[in-house]
Amino acid sequence: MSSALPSNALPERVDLPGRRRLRFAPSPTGELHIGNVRTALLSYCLAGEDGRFLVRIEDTDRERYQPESVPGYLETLAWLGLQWDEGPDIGGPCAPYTESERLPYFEAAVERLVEAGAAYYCFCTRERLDQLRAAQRTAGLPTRYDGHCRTLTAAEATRRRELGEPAVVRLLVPAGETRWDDLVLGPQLFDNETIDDQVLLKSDGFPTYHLAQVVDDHLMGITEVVRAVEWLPSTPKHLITYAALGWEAPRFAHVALVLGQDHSKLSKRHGAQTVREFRELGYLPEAVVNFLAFLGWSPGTEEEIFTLAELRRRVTFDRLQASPAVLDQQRLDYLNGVWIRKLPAEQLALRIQPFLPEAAPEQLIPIAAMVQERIRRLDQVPGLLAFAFSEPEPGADFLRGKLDPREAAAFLQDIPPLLGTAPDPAAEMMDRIRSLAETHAKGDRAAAKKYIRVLRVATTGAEVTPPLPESIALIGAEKAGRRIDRAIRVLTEAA
RNA sequence: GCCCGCAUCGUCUAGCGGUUAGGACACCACUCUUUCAAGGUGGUAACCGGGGUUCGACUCCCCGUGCGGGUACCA
Repeated sequence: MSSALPSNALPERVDLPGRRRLRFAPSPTGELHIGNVRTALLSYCLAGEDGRFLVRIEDTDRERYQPESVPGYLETLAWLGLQWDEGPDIGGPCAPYTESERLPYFEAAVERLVEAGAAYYCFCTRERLDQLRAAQRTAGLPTRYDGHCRTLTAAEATRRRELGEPAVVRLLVPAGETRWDDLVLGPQLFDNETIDDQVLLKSDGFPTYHLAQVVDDHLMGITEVVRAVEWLPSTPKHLITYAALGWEAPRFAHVALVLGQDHSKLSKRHGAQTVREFRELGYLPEAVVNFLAFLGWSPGTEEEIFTLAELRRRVTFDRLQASPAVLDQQRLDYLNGVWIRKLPAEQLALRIQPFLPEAAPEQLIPIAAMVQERIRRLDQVPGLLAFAFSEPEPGADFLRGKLDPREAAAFLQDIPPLLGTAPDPAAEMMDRIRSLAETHAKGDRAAAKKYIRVLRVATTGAEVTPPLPESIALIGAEKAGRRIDRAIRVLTEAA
């Protein structure tokens, strides 16, 4: 509770920048999930170019709190390009942006609610609550607090608190019904009978997110709250709290969940799920953003490749989808390939570097050029280029393929003179190799391919590689020559 | 149990009463080609079921079913 904020003061909300103000309020309990990031992306986009996107840290659960996850969250958002206008690191007109530093606001709000009779102290024990719920369940009733402490007098509550009895503060849900027009789901109606007297302030003095979200969203001037449907049932509680505090509620947009391939909620067994994992697999932020945007949104046209900036201009509430989406990694792979091919070679080289630390700096741009249209993920680069960074030793049978070993060796004998002629354009080198192969194949073009294959295997040890001239250039003419010599030796011995 | 949400090809989606139900991924052919890719061409593939409403339902309403979420002093 170390805070510079004045105690028990609930400030008036001031004029805040931005036509729209949307926030992303993650709870620091580990790593950002792909689903979390999608709502962050949506919020960022929906704020629009003339709006503000803020990040707030919802660290009200002291048991699950992992302080070291905050820098990771910010780094992830930055990696994706979701630049925030206000946040815990950069501050802003509503600082602080970390809820644990805003306790006085929540205390003040609670005081106001209790005084207004909209909330009350509750001393019920865990055991009593458990029994209550079990009984309600067997009776076929909604499980909810029975209002046992609702009738406590203020004096009684104060006395028990002063005696040190643990207490929480609960929202007093009035009779009636609660409705709102959801920006994604349309008109919503909840019978207040089914809404629980939610705990707003825990016995440790921290607010639950129900209180924290309401107070902070109001104080921070949030205009639209974008969150996953898992929050839908708690929205009435929030609306009741806003009303009790005399505040106008923001508009709500509940977006559908992202599901795993088996249609269940995304979890560990679905493979990659945190943004860090996708990043380590070699996905580009451009592709992740593009992909995520289409989980629950579409432009209504047949366009499908969008930059983040374009998305920010195009994404609107009325085109958000209400049905859940299954994460299809094959489609992500495809989009990633598209984005890899869009990158200038120098840019791609920079992105490849971490995946290929053994490459010399001057090799990276040629490498980028030769892998650009053959990879869908950056982590495929080392495999594709293994021949350049290790010494392959193909055996005679593999080398000769369907050729007579003597004929294969004879063809390879004629290659070295072609290698020294660099810096030839790749196309010219390939022309010479091809015509040489055709000569050995006596004009049979199909047979010529078998000779070219021998050269490929001899120099790279693999049947599938990037184009030969580029591959040989990467290996280096000298080293390629040695590999050819070795292959000739192996083939001759086998003959 | 109780409350709530969703429902078009395998997947992401377009559609907002009258369409040969469109696109993309994946898949299959063919093509291009030094291998692999990338590219090009073509193809297979969908309105969950039943009732209404309507001259006419993928589109609107109801029921069912399925899937999902919530039901905490977690978010």
